[in-house]
Amino acid sequence: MIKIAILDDHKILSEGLCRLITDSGVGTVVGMANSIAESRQSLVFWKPDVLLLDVGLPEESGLDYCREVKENFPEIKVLALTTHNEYAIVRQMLDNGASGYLIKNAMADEVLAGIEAVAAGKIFLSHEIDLLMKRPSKKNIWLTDRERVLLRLISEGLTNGEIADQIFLSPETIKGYRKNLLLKLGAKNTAVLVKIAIEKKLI
Amino acid sequence: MIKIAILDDHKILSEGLCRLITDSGVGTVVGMANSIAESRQSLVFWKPDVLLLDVGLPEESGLDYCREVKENFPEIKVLALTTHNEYAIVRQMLDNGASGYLIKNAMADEVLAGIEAVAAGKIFLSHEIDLLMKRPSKKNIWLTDRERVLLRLISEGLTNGEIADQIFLSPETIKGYRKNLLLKLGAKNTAVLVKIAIEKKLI
DNA sequence: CTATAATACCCCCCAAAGGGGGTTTTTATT
DNA sequence: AATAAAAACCCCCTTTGGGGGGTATTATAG
Repeated sequence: MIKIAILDDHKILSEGLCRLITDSGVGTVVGMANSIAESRQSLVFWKPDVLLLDVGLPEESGLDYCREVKENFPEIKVLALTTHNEYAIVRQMLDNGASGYLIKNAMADEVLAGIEAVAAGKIFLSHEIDLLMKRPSKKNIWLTDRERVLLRLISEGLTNGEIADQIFLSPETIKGYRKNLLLKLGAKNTAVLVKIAIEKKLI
Repeated sequence: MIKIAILDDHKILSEGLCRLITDSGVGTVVGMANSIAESRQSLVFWKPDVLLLDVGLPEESGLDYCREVKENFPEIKVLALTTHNEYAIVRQMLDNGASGYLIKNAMADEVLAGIEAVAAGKIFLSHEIDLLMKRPSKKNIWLTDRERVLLRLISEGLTNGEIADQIFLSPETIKGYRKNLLLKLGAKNTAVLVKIAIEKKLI
């Protein structure tokens, strides 16, 4: 019997999930949490095989929590459950040790299949996500660490000079990065750059 | 017996909701749709008393669909069900004829209470939302129609000149609006303006 | 050992944005 | 009829951004 824990702030959804899993007989739900703090306290006691983790949690990033869980409990398989179907998010999630990625508009049977697959040590991706990851598209933007930092600072409204002061680089360098970001994301100017950055969950 | 229809693209959630409603005995689920298109076809036959409507649908805006439903079937009470707890969204939803607004992290009993309340002709807001609407805060930004149009065009990267051409106004006028938007939203420059606009769901 | 990518840097030039100050007209609302 | 809010408009001046070029120094993977 697969032991499953659920971490999602949408109580309606987690309750639905719980019923679904229980009714299907695929596994048993050993715990449910509505926040990362709650999960952090209880996970040791629950000892689940699989953790269903919502990436879009409000307070803290589910992304970071995934890494945390894998560091402390490498044996727990993390199955991401989320609304986002953006390349950058999926990529980061898998890099952080997740075993699978389900989008919330998946059908019930896909959820169950996902749980069984990751419990068996496999990697499982929702069909839609699988396509997204396999198709090497220009839309699958991937930035370097530096670029991501710059993007964040730009989106916070800092000017080249201010950014330069903050990370101890020349304003000219910042300018160079800015130009490169515009090019990479195909943005006409800063306004669109910020919009795309948020849409693609790059910041 | 209250007849309920559900429109939400998150199948897991709608299934959970359906079970919840059925089990509670509050009402009967007469139909479920995953997309606006689907709902548009079936709503006439379902004739629900209450429509649970996800505002955050991918293709079309749930906001617009709410108005559409109220125009065609004024007797159907629309109960918005969503992740957003932004003033602007709630405000628009109520303006478009919704009878209530539930956030997805509400507890199960709040959902049932909401359904019963709107079916009885009352206005129902999740506790959190109720507080948000009552507290007249500087954070509850409300823009004029013109300002919202300008904000959208700015976020699409158009310059003052380009906007002027597109909506047949003087570039100086656009400049004035831009300055005013920066002031209203407390943004230092266009980058932050776009970020705030997206965060507060103003565009 | 040698590509390739990432990082950091520089110049010129002009267009666009942002800060400061205004005015007028139209359209609701009292 | 009076008021207020929205909409449209204008000028001056400075800072910042964006287009076009370019180079040097690390890493790191093949």
